[in-house]
Amino acid sequence: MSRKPLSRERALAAAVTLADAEGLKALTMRRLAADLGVEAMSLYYHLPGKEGLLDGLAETVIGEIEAAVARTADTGDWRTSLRQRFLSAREVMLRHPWAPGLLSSRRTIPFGVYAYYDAIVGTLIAGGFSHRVAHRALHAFGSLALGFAQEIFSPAAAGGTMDVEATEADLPAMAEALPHLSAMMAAEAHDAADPMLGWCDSQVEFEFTIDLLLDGIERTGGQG
Amino acid sequence: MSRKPLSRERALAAAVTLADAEGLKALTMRRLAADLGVEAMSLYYHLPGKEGLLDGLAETVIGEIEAAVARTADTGDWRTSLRQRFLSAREVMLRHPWAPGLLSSRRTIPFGVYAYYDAIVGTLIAGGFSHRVAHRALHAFGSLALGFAQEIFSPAAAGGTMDVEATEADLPAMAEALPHLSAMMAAEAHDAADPMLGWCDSQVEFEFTIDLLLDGIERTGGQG
DNA sequence: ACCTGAACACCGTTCAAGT
DNA sequence: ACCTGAACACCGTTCAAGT
Repeated sequence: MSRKPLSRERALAAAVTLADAEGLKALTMRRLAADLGVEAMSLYYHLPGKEGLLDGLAETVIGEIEAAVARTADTGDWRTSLRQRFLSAREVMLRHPWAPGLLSSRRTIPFGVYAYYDAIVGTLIAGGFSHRVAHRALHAFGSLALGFAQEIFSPAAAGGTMDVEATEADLPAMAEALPHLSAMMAAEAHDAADPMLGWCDSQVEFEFTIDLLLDGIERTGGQG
Repeated sequence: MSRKPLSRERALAAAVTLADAEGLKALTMRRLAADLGVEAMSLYYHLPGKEGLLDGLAETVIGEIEAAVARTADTGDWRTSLRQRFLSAREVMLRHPWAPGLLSSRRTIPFGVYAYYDAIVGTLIAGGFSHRVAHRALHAFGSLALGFAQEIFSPAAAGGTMDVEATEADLPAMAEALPHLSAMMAAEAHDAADPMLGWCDSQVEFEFTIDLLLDGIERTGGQG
């Protein structure tokens, strides 16, 4: 089957493929090895255990983001530059729904993440902002800079498949107990198939939040 | 040892205690049972498996937040009302560092979360905002409404203990590779013991981001 | 250098059995 | 009604052994 010898790169690529197809929970050492046509223990020769595998996965994702950012044109404007960057990151996250959960769970931050935020600070400083504003901005951006919003209402990213049967079942009861939320959803009439707030994390809302934050940073007055 | 009979409530309380003390990873069915002076299988009589336990834990945390919010005085002003709410939630999250990770990982949203966001929408509507603005505001707030920011730079919440030895080891090399981040940290001189951005998620930054968002929502003009 | 088999210490969970 | 013991199907991982 697999003529090419096993390697860290081949293992990580297979891990990405597996996670894309079946989620992070399906990514076990034994299963990954099986996908590679090899025994589980062989992986330990190329990777320092499961945690090392996950760290490598995180680095791989950050690398994809950097590559996506590099493909965009540099406008020289800090605002559109950051906006493009965040949207590029988001595209990568949409390709890998497991990535937000993975990045949030890592207790040692991949170096690429530092480099990524370093570039953001560089953009802000070049735009005329103070280090203080840049610092606050980083915190305000949070994970939005990496292309994903909070996952509270988007269970799909949590790992497994997205199941809402239980939620859908008692929607009528919910509507009664949650008057404001129901009224809001009715007024928005977002998407008839949408149970409550699920899957609202669309491009529109992402860009709205980005612009809200960029507006706020701009108004901080650190520029000029 | 334990005279009182086992119950869902007692199991959940013990689970919170265990998670507070040793993190979410230490919370296994067998370990929780041992802490309760009971056999692992006994838990299944009171809880529908591990997932059910975690769902119960999530509900417990939301309940704590609701209780904290209920203890605050209602000012009638939508802005300070939301601000107080978010800060109350944050206090609960600080008591339970594992809670953000738990809430993010749940694929079925606890009902209390819906109720919580329903109250937020109610506050916004009473403040004169449109349903559209309220909807966008919910997305913009994200998990900040539940008292926690993105965990990218705060590994402590990920589950285990916070270890940064590896990161601290090559700080000099990092400083060279990350000029803007280094300059920023030097300028901020946040805390000498702070390695890079870790543990920056202080009260100051949390409130800064909240105010940035509230400012943005206010300026949207949905009020009046 | 690279891969493997058997074994170990853990998981969550089922199921029949105890009281 | 409530709890248990033994057993099963999984994990990640060590370690000595193969080629």
